[in-house]
Amino acid sequence: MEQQQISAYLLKNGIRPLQKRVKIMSYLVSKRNHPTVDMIYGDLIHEINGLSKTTIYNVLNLFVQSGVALALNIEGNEVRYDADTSTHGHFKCKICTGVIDFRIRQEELPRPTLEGFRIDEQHYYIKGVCSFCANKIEA
Amino acid sequence: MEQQQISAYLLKNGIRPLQKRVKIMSYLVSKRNHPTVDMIYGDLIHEINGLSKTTIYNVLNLFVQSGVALALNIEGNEVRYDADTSTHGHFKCKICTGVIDFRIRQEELPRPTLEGFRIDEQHYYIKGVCSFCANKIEA
DNA sequence: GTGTTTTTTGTAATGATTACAAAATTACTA
DNA sequence: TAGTAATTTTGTAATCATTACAAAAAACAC
Repeated sequence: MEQQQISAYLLKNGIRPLQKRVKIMSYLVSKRNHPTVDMIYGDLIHEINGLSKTTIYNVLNLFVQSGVALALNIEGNEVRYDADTSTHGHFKCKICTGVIDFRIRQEELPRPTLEGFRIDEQHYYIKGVCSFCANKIEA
Repeated sequence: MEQQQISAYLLKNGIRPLQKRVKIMSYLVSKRNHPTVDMIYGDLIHEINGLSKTTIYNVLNLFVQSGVALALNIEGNEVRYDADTSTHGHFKCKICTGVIDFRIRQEELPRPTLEGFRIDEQHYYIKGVCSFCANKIEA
């Protein structure tokens, strides 16, 4: 996605498309690696002059509140961010620590009987060992 | 569950049933309120003489490693603990911050096609507003 | 009981996140 | 286009949860 499209997308969701916001969203969308704040900072510090980690926190919090990003809480000591807000699950490998998406359709997720409850977000994640790391262990 | 049963349960899972461990597990099992470390500490400090918060961290980490408790990561800034290790989902209310269980059968959870992956844990949680808080908002 | 191992404790260290006020940027208007 | 007001970013300091670590206490073995 180009910067123009990202700007329009942010604007449509009530976010003024300022330079750093666009770059951060652009990073999330192109990388799709469910980064932590530190990963984003480490990568973008070279690209954006005078970027502060506080800004990344500010912008990501804004993104989550505005619904253009999800905060993933898989491990207690790290929050990861995902610009894909459609229904999907996450797998976290205990060995390489990477997080990957897996497709699930909305209808596949069990709909518990929660009478009178308002459901805002559904999260489904799996922990284990990915195939790449599993092969390395065997070998 | 009585202390005797808890002791036997811990022992069966390779955990020496020391006094404080039994009391902490007993608390988890009887309350079923998915407490944070602070909640446990606040409640048990009156009951157990000279209890340290570090001990609670130690014991809970041991419980999770031994498989007699789950660490729930629903919100990025808090870890909650659950002595119910069977398959079930969690609902967190944004208003009252409470976490409640909902029943789901293992077979209901979608099984994504993750060829060669080893699955250790499956987590499904929902965020929203519980019926009690929803009623209060309406009124 | 005495000595050894394990557990608990308490303080200090760490690491992620937020608060806050100053500086910089952006938007608005004449 | 310059000046002004509002918003955003920055950087440091504060906060909060969690872990490290060594000493004290408890549990265990003989």
